[in-house]
Amino acid sequence: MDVRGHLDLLLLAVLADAGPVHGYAVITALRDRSDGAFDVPEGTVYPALHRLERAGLVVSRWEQAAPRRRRVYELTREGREARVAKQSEWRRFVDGVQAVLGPAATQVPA
Amino acid sequence: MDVRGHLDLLLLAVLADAGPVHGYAVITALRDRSDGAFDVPEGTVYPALHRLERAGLVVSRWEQAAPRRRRVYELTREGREARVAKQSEWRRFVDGVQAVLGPAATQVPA
DNA sequence: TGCCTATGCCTAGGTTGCCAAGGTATGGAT
DNA sequence: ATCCATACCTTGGCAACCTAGGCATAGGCA
Repeated sequence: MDVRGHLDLLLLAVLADAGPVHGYAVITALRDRSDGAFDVPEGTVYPALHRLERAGLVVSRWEQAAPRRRRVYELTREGREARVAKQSEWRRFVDGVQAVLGPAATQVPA
Repeated sequence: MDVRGHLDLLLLAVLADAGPVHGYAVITALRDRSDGAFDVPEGTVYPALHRLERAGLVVSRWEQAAPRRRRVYELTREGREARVAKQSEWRRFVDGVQAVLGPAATQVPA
């Protein structure tokens, strides 16, 4: 499934919960946490992380000690704030769609 | 708020509930039903309706009797099926995002 | 030893969806 | 007479995303 304009929120959420994480681990985390629903290709995630860094929402550093060279990303303060903001926006978005779909489409989360 | 790749579902849902409807009324219905959240511009909706018609999900006819000339849209059988399918997809999408965001982000609909 | 897979990073290019910005025309209210 | 709401439409562009590649190392296996 594609991420439909909500990729930034997903990335920020993973980075917020998992702490400093490298790109490849973000991909596997998204796949695992979503039970396979979000199998986001590398060509989507890496440019997105670069975008977030240019926007000042994350910072990255190279980790040399690891078994392999890795670029590790971490949220900035702005990134944490953006995460909160985007999550509110997500909530409003879902509410809006639910409202259009009608009460019959409402779900109760498990 | 923009519709983030779920415009077709929203249009199909409005057409399914409201019966034969013209484009401008679709726009006002989306705005009203979503309590103002989805104020979708005409330049988005009209091409989208044409797309749905080319895809065979809706049919249109001109209504001459109305106070003004209007093109009225209606779902086809394929359109109704697509609505059901896209609604399931929407549900899976929401579940996926909620799973990534974590249990703390879960909401109970009103 | 050689090979294959998983890990881990990256970019170029094309497609698509959506929106901004414009245009046209009529009906009703002031 | 003028303005706003209604009602339709298209062109052009941007941003996001994916496809399709390329590069490199580590570890398992034959």
